Amino acid sequence: MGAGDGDDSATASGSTLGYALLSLLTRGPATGYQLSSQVKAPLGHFWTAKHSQIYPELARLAAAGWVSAVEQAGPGPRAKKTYEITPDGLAALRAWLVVPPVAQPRSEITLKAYAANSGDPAAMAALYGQLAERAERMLAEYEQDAARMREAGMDHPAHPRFGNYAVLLMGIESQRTVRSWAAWLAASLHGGERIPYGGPSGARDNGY
Amino acid sequence: MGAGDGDDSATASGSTLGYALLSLLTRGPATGYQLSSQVKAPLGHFWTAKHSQIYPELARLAAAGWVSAVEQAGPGPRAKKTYEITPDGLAALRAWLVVPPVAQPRSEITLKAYAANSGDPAAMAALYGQLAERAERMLAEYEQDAARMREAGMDHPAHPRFGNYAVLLMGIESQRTVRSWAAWLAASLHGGERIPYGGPSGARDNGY
DNA sequence: GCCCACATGTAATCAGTTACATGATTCT
DNA sequence: AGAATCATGTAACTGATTACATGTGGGC
Repeated sequence: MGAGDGDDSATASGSTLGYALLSLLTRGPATGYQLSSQVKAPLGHFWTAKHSQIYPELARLAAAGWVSAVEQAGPGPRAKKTYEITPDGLAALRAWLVVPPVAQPRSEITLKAYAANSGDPAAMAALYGQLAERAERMLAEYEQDAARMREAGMDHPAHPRFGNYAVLLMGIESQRTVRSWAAWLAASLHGGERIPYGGPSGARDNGY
Repeated sequence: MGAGDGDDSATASGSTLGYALLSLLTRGPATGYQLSSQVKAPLGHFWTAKHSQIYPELARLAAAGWVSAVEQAGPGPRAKKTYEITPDGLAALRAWLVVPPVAQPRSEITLKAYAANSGDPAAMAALYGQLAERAERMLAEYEQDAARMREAGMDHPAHPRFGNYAVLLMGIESQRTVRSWAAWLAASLHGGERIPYGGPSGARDNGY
């Protein structure tokens, strides 16, 4: 089954990666190589893929008629292909968008916290201290990106890249959460005493 | 390869699922069936697995000497096995705990937000309104769980189930974030106008 | 000359889900 | 009598990562 067997008008429910690529292609035509770098920021904060997964998926999308490809003689042994979303692809994307997602997130840092008191308290405190610092750095970076986006008017829902801004806002909130939660956990494990969790708001005054 | 080839003292780096099961077994001995239900709350908010993945993984952990099994004649055609973590297993878990995690989260709701302005604004607003409501309900549930845990003293770092509390706190913060972000997105898409994001705390009015 | 960015693919493996398969005990 | 819970496994498939493979053009 899948694609390429002559029948392209079926229900053909694609993979999540396929829809992610279609979403990227609504920003304009791109090569597989460009998509694999565009999948870095801000989309990559919440969805990533390697080129080895992207190229076969683009071939499936093309076989389903959801993207069209034009070949140019590019560098290297093979032809460079620029992909564009088709009306069928856009329709499929629109149908997928309104299906409520059910997938549950997986978080390794939270999993490690579950086993926190099996580890050495000092080492665990150091680990979560580092994670809080990393979140702090990423937060600063994201805030700058967000400020640039607001200057470009991307915080308006009608802007064609409003989605970039929405994703970045989620990234900012997620990093804020990690920063305060990891700091609370580090302090708790370090002191060995009960510390009430204050939430991300208390740490919010070192703002922008 | 992996386990079962006679050599059990090697570095034998396990899978993330293996460490998740070891973490659960630090709470006490359990059968595969019990583990597959314990992997629901609170751990399941951030890590899940089906029984079809758990049983083979337990066999690998046993082959590596990280867990030991005792068989009792249980219901059904096969023997019921109760697993217990071994000193080797605990040492492996401790080593894994202090390795900084790098895996990036995948979030389908954020991915859909990236393509928000390819969808019908009213339908997208309705979707994110529903997601905000779901987050609200889960938040209320988690808050009750957290209150019960505090009554049981599980908010003290020395409590053997302090990890349960830490994971639940992260769950609460995550739901809070989703609630406010999804509500902001729904309102933005519905009104079609720029709305400053206020953040998850109601006590804040300094928009961007 | 060497490294990097551009550019595309395949093969092998690992992780995870869905479906198949069996059967005892307890509750309604 | 039927459904739910307890209990354990395998097979087929999909999703994702790591490693293999190739080759050009530009900057240092």
